[in-house]
Amino acid sequence: MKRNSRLSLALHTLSHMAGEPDQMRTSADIAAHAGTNPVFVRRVLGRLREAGLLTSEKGHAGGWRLARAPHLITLADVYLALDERLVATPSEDHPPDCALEHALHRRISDVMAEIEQSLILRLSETSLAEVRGE
Amino acid sequence: MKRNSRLSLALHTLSHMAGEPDQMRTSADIAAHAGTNPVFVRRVLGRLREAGLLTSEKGHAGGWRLARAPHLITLADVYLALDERLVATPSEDHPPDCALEHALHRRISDVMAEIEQSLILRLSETSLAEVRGE
DNA sequence: GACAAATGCAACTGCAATAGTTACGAATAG
DNA sequence: CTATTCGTAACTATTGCAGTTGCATTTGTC
Repeated sequence: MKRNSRLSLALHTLSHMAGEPDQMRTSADIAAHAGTNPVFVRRVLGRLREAGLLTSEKGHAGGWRLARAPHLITLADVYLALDERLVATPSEDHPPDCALEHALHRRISDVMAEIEQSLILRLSETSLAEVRGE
Repeated sequence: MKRNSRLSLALHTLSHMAGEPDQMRTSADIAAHAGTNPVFVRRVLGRLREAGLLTSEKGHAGGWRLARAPHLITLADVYLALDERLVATPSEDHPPDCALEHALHRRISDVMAEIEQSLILRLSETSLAEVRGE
């Protein structure tokens, strides 16, 4: 896998789970289906669990399951749970010794924040159930 | 410098140039002001030249200058000249052996393309002259 | 209770992308 | 002719992401 694979993995996995919400899936199974490794799966799904989208159970017959009904989970929920931002805002590292640079940074940041919000709004219009064409 | 510094450097530099459009600047001067190195400056500004935003001259008294008036260069021009995308679209590497994954990818790609367009539209509303408060 | 199967987590490795560095050729003004 | 500047290639350093290994912990089954 390459880039932005956290979001890809998360969406892919949750979409499958939405098909049979009661089935328990192990990180090994999920990794095999997604072409990645179980540790990475646990790392990503762990974040979704913290966000309340999934539950996990340890031990024999343990695994992962949706925490709510598929139509109550939107793509925006998933996007926000992994707090990577697909809309990159250039970070200002050094103190803004240059006034022009500061003004620029503010303007760009404002635009990016606005764009990010419209992305989230757009993603929130689609639920996991809808992704499956249901 | 760290990330997305191509765009930061480009915008910062062009904004300064917009103040005195006739002044010739060397990559060394620009690098010193921006806290980076001359080679990186030439690499970035080279792309802006290819896009027709800048001109460069070699030799003694050479350097860089805007190719057109500041109010005729928008932030979108700069963004598009460096073809890095601030809006990341997850790339589908492996063949879509899974129909669900394919559908997901399409949906996300559509949304991201739409978001990218609105970003460009938004950036095109501001020119270099306007960034300077002119 | 012993064992197997699963998550949770930490440490390390490998790889790719980005920027910094060095070096040198080509063009140009003085 | 010389100094200055761009143009470019090659290498290095750093960083972030994912893969890998290893082990503790939990839990169901025998």
